[in-house]
Amino acid sequence: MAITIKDVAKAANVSIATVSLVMHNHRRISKETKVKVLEIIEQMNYRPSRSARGLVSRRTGNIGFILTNDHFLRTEPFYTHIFIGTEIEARENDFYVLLNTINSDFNERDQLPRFILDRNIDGVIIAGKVPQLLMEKLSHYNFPVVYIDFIPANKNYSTVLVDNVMGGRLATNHLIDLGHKNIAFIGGDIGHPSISDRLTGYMKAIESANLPISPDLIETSENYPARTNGYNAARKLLSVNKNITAIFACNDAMALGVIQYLKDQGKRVPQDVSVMGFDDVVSESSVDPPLCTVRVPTMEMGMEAMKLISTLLKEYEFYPKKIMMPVELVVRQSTQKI
Amino acid sequence: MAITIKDVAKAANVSIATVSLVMHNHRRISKETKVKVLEIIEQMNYRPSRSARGLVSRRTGNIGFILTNDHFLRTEPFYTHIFIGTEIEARENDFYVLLNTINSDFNERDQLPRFILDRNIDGVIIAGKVPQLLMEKLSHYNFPVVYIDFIPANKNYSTVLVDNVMGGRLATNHLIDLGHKNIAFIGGDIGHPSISDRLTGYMKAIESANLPISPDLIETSENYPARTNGYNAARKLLSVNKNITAIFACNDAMALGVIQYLKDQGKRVPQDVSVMGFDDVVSESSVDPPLCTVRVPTMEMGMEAMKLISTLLKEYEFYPKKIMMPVELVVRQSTQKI
DNA sequence: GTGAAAGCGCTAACAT
DNA sequence: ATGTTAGCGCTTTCAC
Repeated sequence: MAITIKDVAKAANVSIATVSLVMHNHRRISKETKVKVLEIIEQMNYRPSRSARGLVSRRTGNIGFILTNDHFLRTEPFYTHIFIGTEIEARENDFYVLLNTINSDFNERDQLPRFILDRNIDGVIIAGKVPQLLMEKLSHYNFPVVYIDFIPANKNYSTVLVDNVMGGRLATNHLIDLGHKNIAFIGGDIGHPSISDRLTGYMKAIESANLPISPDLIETSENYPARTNGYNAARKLLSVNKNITAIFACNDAMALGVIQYLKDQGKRVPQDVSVMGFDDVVSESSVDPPLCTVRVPTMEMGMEAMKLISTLLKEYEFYPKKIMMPVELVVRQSTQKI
Repeated sequence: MAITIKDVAKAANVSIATVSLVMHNHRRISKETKVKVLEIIEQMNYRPSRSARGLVSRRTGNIGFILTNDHFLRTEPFYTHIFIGTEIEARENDFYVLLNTINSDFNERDQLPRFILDRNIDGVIIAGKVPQLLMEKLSHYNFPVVYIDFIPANKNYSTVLVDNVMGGRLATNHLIDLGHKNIAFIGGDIGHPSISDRLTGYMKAIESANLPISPDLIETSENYPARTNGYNAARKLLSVNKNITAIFACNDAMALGVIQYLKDQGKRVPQDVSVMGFDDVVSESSVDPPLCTVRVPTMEMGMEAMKLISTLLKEYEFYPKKIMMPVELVVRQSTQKI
């Protein structure tokens, strides 16, 4: 049998009300009793029951985390890191995180995540792109929602975003600084804001350096930014334009495909062509050469989202906030001076 | 304000006790009232409060899931799949899963997972190898524990295991069936039961086929089964033994390293050397050629573990059970007839 | 500054 | 077969 507030009260010779007030740091409690009670709590290793608390406070102390299953299960640990970030921050705020994946083709017949129906959460964090329908259904419930790496159509939400434009600039400027003039951009799923922002960053950097923005340097016809698509994009691009000395791929997966294609063509990376990725989700040892990329602070994004929702919940601040997370250039051996 | 049992009782013109009994499928309830009450529950979309239930039943309805952070964060989604499996099965059993990663060097100063200290779970699932100390500390609490893919020193636990010996046989027999005579085994961290079992399966298959078991066909000196170690192991092996026509790596990561080494040596896979992996965690498109391997039913393992713990909890069956999960040969293009 | 007591939503023993 | 009620552990109002 676990220790209850009664046991603590008895041991401390006070009422259970006093114990409760001490735990909530109430100011009307004298210093002495406070110290005494806290000591006993520590000593008896007392932990309040979440069920009892939840019952009276109408709070579960849980936060729901929703993403699509293909996001969660994809090889690169992008969303896994975000999830861990929420978990770590949850510890500080005394929340628990419940994860629920949904189908990426979420439709009318699909149930909302169980924790919504059960009302077993106080708020929701949604990571990555999710179907419009989910958001609509969700809006019938009154839970605060924070989005990560996704801008919902209805902008009236708090979000944690990546500064993709800045990342695109950083990557491109790095190649420019290395002396490259013919710098290509390879993208997939260019309709996705994150990807098009990276292209924007690329273009801004190219313009700032007074280099030409040429259509035969930009290949964005692939519909998904995966490895094989990177391979194909590189083939399309390089069979047309022979002058390219540097390629900025919109993410690491595509960059791997690009490197593969170059190798298959007998070209050396970075001696013949420099290659940059984006996201920093490829472990250093798994590519040769180690991939130069832009780091996205995934874990920190999860943490920020949890902080946000925690504030929303504790301070009843329901107006939306946007947090833009900075990115960072990670120089590795897949790029070099021309 | 959410619907409560009172609202349902009032609407159905019965007492709250009756509603409760209906929900628990008690036999002393007449068919008519049962139907009526269920209808109203459906209609009002009533969901019982977990907090209230938990308070009286002394059950939280949560299951804790523990693994080390390097397991969770590693690139291959092995443990991610297992986790999802527990989540999916949890839905059937009306549990929620709380994830908590721990440091792989968990020591005296580290806290146990928060859900243990908080007593916010009814049972624990542990996946993969965890430090001995964690298990010891955990044993002071009276939670039922189920292990996945790990055999704790104290065998008195329920576990869900992979039939690695069978997998080793399947892989090796596949190569034998293709006509190979000089089949090598590459392993890392050979002290780990999963890995040594795969070697055992290899040896059994080789013996059964009346082929010789030769030390210059077996390379297990690497201390970790990762890609670069596979590369190195292949180098050691092939620089000594030139006759090898097939290599069975103890997992997919090492197999990737092996393929890399062979390519770097100008050998073709599978024309010159056939390569097999184990685990099936490498997405088909990310290797050339697609890797022939042994599939481990990761998601199903998570599901089985959750079923196990659910049974433990609901039927008070506390004697340990072992579940051995079958594996499956996955033929792809990295192997061929000699 | 501290205590008594009501009540959160539910289960289960007991009453009818 | 159904209803009444005590009580699970806690927060919070109100009294002292």
